[in-house]
Amino acid sequence: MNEAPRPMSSAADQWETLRRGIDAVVPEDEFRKKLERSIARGVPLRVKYGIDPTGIDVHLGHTVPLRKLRQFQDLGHTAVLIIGNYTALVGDPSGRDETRASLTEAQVEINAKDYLKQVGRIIDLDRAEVHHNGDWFSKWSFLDVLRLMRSTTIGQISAREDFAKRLREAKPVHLSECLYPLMQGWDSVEIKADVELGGTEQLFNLLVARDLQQEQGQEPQVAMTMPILVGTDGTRRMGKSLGNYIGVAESAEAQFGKVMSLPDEPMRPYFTLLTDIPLAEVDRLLGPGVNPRDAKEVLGKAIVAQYHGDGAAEAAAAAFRRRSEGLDPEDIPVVEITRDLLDGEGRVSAPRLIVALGFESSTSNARRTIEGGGFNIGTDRRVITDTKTMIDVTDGLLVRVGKRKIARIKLVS
RNA sequence: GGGUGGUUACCCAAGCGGCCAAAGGGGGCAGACUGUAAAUCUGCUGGCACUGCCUUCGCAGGUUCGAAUCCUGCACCACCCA
Repeated sequence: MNEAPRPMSSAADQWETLRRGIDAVVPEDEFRKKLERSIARGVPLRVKYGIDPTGIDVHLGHTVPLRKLRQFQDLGHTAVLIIGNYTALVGDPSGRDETRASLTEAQVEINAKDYLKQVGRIIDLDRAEVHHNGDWFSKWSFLDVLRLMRSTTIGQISAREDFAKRLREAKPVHLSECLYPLMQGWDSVEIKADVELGGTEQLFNLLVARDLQQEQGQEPQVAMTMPILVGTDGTRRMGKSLGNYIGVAESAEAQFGKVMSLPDEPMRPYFTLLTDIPLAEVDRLLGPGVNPRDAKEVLGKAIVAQYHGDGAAEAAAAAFRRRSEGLDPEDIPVVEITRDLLDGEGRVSAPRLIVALGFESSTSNARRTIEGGGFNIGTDRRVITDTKTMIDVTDGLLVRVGKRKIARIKLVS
């Protein structure tokens, strides 16, 4: 917290770093003025980023603004994280065409703790300010709420694309949701933000703060928006509910595999937004003469290394290569099978074995997998397609289900 | 307060007395193919002691030989009018 501020580089240099991957800075000239003044006076910018603890998985989509925040930190500015434990109770309607399920206070609190732990992988929390917006909102009286609401109109609020769309389609718009942008804006007043980061769809919310700050006699913040990261499907935004995300807490293998499964098109935004690889190098990697697969491997390693270190990233890449060559992984998990599962001759039916190994949730499922040719055993990979086959279970038997599930059996009594 | 529409499997969504374990799509799983766990194609996608049996269509009752489908009540969601 009290670390000596590192000497600041020039405004031009900082701008060069900060503009990478940026979607928009509104208004840009104000930002550059703030930056120059900050450096001239040696007063760090207060850079705000808010997260609502609505779920527990921080994914790469969230890391886009978080990484930007980290860049600000590394340039000597102050990161101010807002944990939106009160805004989460409302639910941010941004970019959604339906109301968010609202959460209970208790859930939100648990999520918030978990969030910070994950965010700490990107942000230097020791040098950051962390606030919960419940710190102020929980003390508010009804009159305070009224005062806040007076600062805008239905017309202004409903100008927002997502609200307008829902109104057009006769879908519900809750009054509480209209409060969301105001609450987020008020957070900026409370912490006297100079800059606020957010995704492009956040622009409306980020600008509401400017009005509120000016009403309170503060210099308005600048909105810096980051592009929305597409998910592993290559088309829709990365999101938990869409199941197309790469979580920062996931294993190195899982992260690497998911990066490799990306279509080719989103590689450039991934490089730009999620790595520090110089843009000239990115151009080379994505240019002619480089196999996109190899470029993707570089990308995967660069991303995984941030969360698991270089060693784990290399290992994940190697394991992936083995798998795509059809080889068994180096570490084959050993699964214990108790003898009483077997019949008098030491055998068990194929579907039951698969369930006992935990590879399928039901024997019906296991049957289907077997019938589809997804089950083979032994070093010779004997494929079994008859669900009635009795498997001779011996110690050390290799069992594979699909491409990714493999186990070496250990017989225990 | 009044009216209308809705609640179906992981999600969306069809079905409106038997041919329904329930169309179609998404997602997922498996197979083929491939630079890839991409794309494409194919199959599967409630459970089990699996040519059969059992449990599912908001909840609880009822009508019927037979209900996801009809009736009654309840709960929840939404829209419209006030």
